[in-house]
Amino acid sequence: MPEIPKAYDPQSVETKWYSFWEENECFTADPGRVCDARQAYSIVIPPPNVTGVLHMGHVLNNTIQDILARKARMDGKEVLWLPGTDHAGIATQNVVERALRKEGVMKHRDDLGREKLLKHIWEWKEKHGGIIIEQLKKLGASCDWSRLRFTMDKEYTQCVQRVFVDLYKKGLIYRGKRMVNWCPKSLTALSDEEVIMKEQHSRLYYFKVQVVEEPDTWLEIATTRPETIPGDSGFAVNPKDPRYGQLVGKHAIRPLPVENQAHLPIVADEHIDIEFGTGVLKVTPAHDKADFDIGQRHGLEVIDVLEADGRMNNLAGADLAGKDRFEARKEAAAKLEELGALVKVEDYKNNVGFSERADVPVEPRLSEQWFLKYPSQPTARACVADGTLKFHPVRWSKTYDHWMGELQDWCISRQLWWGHRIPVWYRGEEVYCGLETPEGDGWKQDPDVLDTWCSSWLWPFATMGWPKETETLKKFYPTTDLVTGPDIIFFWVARMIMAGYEYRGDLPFRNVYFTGIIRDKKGRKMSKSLGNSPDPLELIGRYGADALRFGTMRSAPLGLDVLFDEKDVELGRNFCNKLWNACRFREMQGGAMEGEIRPELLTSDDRWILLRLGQAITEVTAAFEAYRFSDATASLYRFFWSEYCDWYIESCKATFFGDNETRKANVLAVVDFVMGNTLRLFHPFLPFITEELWHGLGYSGDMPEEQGGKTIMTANWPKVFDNSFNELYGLDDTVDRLVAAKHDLVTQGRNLRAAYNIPFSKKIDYTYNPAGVQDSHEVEVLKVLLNAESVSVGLDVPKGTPRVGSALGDLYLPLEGLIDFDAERERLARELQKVEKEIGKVESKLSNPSFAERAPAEVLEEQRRRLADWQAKRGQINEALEKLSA
RNA sequence: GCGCGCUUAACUCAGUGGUAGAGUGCUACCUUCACACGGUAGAAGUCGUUGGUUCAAAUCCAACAGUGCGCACCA
Repeated sequence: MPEIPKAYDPQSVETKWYSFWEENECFTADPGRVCDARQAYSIVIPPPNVTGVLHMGHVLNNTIQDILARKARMDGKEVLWLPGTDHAGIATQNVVERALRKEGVMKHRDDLGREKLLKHIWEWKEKHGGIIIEQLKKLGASCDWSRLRFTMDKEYTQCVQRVFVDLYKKGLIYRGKRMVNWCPKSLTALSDEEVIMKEQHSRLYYFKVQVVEEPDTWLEIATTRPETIPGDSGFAVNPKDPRYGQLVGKHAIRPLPVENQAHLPIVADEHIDIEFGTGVLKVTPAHDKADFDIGQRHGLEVIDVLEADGRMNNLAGADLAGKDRFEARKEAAAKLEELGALVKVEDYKNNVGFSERADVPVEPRLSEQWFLKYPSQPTARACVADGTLKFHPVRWSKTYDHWMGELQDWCISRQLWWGHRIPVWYRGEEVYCGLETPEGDGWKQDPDVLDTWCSSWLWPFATMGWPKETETLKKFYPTTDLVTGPDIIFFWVARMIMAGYEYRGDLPFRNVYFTGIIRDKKGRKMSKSLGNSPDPLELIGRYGADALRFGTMRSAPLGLDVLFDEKDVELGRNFCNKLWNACRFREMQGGAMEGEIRPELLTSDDRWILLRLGQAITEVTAAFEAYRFSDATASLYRFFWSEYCDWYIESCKATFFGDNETRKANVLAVVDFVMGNTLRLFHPFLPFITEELWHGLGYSGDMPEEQGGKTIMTANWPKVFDNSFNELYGLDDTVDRLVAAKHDLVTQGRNLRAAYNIPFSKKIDYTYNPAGVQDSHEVEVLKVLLNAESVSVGLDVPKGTPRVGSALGDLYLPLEGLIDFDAERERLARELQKVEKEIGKVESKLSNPSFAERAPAEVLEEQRRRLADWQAKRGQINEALEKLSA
């Protein structure tokens, strides 16, 4: 017996084959090989954060991409899976700044200055930037690593600048003083997409202000932010509000700051909701977007009372100056109370925008920023609506369309140092936008950098050598599939589509597969603080990469979130082990590999497993076309475990342990044919173990070099069987029915054993009465499947011997005079009950006249046949019961 | 408020009009010569609720309930 370990050990196998693939350049894409017969297939990786580490989201996402890439190679395509990393502006700068503070290198970035901090970040990137790439390799990712890109590579940076200059010249990028979302923690502007609305338990403060012209009249106002009162520059009411109409044009006294109780105009504005609060709004143009607009309409002053970091400034008055905005809120309320202006305070639920990254409330803030008017919006919107670019699942198209319909200009400048610096220089009133530093003295470059997404939206073509018309770009753009999460549909996907049309005149990808979000088994999002996020590398260490991949894909249905449970990975490992052992069993039988199958020697089980293989090929291929990966794994699992291992291998033992050498050779040929195809079907999901077994079983031996000879990666994807194949091997429904009847009989026979408490280890004798003429081999198979000492053919059994039956024949379990008549009667009575119930159901259906009248003929026929089957069964049971009591 | 999902066995999910399924878990038995990361057998579901369409509904339609997500937002 060959020395094959009983359990599959993934570690050494995975290392060995990954090196082999890399050394043999199996992942390298060559545009020169692309032609009509060998079409291009391409994916660009959603670039992970360069300082990041692999998490379960990456595992899901990249496993899917790898599966697609490997399947495409087996389909004979020239595959480019283009990898890279993202500089992730805020996140990376935060990480490095925190580390530098911890090391005592600096307290604040100003201590170092721009150049020195950037040097540190680059050092950090050089040191840690490769980690996630190495981790992807552990997962088995078949990226073309020779094309690894980074969003801050020199060439990539030039692309970003070129696009900026172009859009600036087209008038689509402009600079302006606007209300933006300001993050007081990161000290930068954010785009609307980076603000997350969260429901808060706040307070609604009611306070009153005195009308200057009518000192007896007080207006009551409700606000959630009393600390901004010093920034108020007016009061607004709805012009249709009868309560306040006569006050419009008059003034009221702003209570805070106490040292500057200004008289503010009362204005009328349609925007005011009569129903809400008291119907009077305090207008704070510097700290609220809607208020800013009202202020603009009525010429109200803009009074900024906040510092960039969220502390109050001197304009807020002596009582509040220097205090943080939340502390100032309490302080302002206290002041109002002191003044006797506070009427009441109510608990109040409202939504507040939070910075996605820093998780603090954003501050609407007036500042000078760069904005982008999206290009190619109509085409980008239409291509998804008309299905030129397909979303999977399709329902995301609606979300996309909705967002594309209400595009707001994109705030693209960030007050950070890590990123692409805005290619604009100033000298006095002069502004220069260009790729190179302008000639002459005194130019100062804009200090801001661009939003990271403002570089990654160029990813699909900027990674392929654009703006040069490279061969790669010509052959691999547009890409075929994009795999990403729906959480970045606006951030990234939508913007790439617009950039694609604007700069390539074509869509960037033909299909977008949206993964679900990985959650823990309780349905909670994975997060560091919850500690519910497993380390994929540790899982790979314990179970193997194939196990992790298979387990993840099996539990990730299209369009639904994935509830991750380590049990799934365990299941993956068990599956690999089963595969390993099935091949080990094959090895133990010896014999030549890949012999020709002789149709005339096929057993019914051989034909059946070929049929089931054909079915599996059909199902898995169809699942791929529909991007239904969990369906594919389910089909593979069922076919391999429940059909091939549970039934076929077991039935083969009748041949392998027998002495018909000719038949044995033929069964081995069938086994090799089935396993050769099975390994190929499994390869995209389980790249490592399939490669190991492909070589171990010698299947690579007589394949052409480029079609599986060197590696299973390039073996042909199994073809769905055609008619001539089915005819040659006699694969038709009768085989399926016969073997189903066999399995049914065997299950019932085993059940008899269990019903009479006979342990499986005890060999017993069955008597079999076939329903027609059958190959004697079938009896041998029954013997093996029933784990019987013997199966004798005939009818010679004592009265009352327990019997079961199927279309194949009847099976008796003689109990050597120890028949327990009562037990058998009870068992049959239970059976009878079940059968009667089914008969009742079918009869009531058939006896319904409108059913007979309106149901299609084949349905009617089927029900009649079912009734006959059940009735026959009832007859048999009754007969047996009669014999028992006779 | 608007939009999009989801609700089927204890759990995770398949199931687009005609016999309710899988995996895990559970129960019992079994270290049998590929595999205990295994085998055999078994128990387990008024398919969220109500109504409608139909000979026939888990499946189609409507309403409701629960749950999750996205967008918008009244200070």
